[in-house]
Amino acid sequence: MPIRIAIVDDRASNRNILKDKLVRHGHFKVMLIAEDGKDFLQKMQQLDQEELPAVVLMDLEMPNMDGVAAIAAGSSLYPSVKFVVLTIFDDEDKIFKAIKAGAFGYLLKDESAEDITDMLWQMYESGAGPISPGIAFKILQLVQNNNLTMVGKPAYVPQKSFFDLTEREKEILALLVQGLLYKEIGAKLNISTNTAKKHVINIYNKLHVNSRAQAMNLAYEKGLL
Amino acid sequence: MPIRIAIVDDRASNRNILKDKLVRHGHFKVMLIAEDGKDFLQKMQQLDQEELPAVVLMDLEMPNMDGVAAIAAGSSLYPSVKFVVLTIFDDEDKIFKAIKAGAFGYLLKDESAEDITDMLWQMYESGAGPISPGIAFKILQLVQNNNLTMVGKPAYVPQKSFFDLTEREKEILALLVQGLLYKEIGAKLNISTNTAKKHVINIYNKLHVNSRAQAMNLAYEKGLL
DNA sequence: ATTGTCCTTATCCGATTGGATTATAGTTAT
DNA sequence: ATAACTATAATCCAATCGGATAAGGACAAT
Repeated sequence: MPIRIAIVDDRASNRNILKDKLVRHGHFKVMLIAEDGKDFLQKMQQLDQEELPAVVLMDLEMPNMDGVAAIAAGSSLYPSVKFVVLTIFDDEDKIFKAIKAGAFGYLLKDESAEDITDMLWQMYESGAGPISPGIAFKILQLVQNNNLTMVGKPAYVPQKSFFDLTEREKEILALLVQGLLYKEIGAKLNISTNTAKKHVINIYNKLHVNSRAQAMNLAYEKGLL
Repeated sequence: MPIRIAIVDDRASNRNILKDKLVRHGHFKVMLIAEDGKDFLQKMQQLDQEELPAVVLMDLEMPNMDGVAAIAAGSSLYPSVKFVVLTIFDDEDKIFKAIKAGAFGYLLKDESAEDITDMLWQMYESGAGPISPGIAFKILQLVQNNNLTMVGKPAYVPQKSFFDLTEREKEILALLVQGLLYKEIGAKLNISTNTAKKHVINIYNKLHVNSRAQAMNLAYEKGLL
């Protein structure tokens, strides 16, 4: 049973080359070809249920209605259809918008035609959306650098889970980071200089660091305070 | 020039097989092997700057200190080192935590050894973190299903510095903040230890501070870097 | 009752830092 | 062209820091 495919791209040459590669592979059947988002949605309306494509390969920059808008509309109207972006653009903004619109995969056109058909086929076998390696890494960075909250999960509990400093040690770390001398830490907490120092050494051991500067780096970057 | 690699896994057989595959590939040099997070951080401390691994292959479930904690600590202490998860776990929670901790890539152990070495090599050539296809799709779903906010830089007008450090001084401040010794700063910039020190003293005078810790505070809080 | 953890104090020692000072060469400004 | 600034380099010295080690008391958990 071949995989039913739709192709949406404003450049005729792209459409033809891609269609060629897909049919040559043998496992794909191109059901629909459109040259922009509007065209795509109109042609989709004219299809019967069993003619609906399983996968839509969607370019992004197109006249009339661009790929993001088409995906947003299409993924609502046809929930069973997988929308896979196929474009030359790899900037974070477009990736993000396409995913949010409901993209199931994201492939780059500089991928070889063989790789593209392979990844589409693999998608069919594994059920996972096809994603070009470079794009995958950019998505990872999106997660890394942004405020993403795991639904249902308490979302990132750094100080408890990673390093278990005692309350006293956190207190001393806070002062240490402010640049106080052992002497000053002791004075502030009414303990001896030596005690303050002992705490600091213990903190270093727990954090696996061996200088104040490294401890400060961890404290700042992992929010230990 | 071979890629310097570290392996962290609690199972000896995993470590050995992986090391074998890597050295056989020819482009990798295994610098460090550890059996858990704690062991890893300790051994890292004993390495010189030029012995630091470029890539750390990190298992997730380990005794003493798990991979997420090790990545969290390690990515702060060694910003230049890339941490790549290599595990059998593919549940969203672990993926999410690992990425948030600073993972640069995420590979599954059911990948063939050839694929793993290939992806590592490709990482070296493209600069993008290696990610197993199935994992890439799950990350995409993370973005799709959660509240992610695109943060462009909040601009944060860089105050044109009340403290006008020279370019050289900013350069040295950056290294100073990373916790390098005068000796190491000198080596990195090809100047003498004494010169490095002299610059640091000048910086302190301009910032009106008199310790590394205080300078770090200013640097972090005023965004001098 | 005993183990374990945390907080406290202390000493010794080598390594590192911070301060003061001097000096030369290259660049920029006026 | 001359002054001012910057980057480079060195030495001396006192203070501080990091590491190892020891040990007593408080308190909780078993």
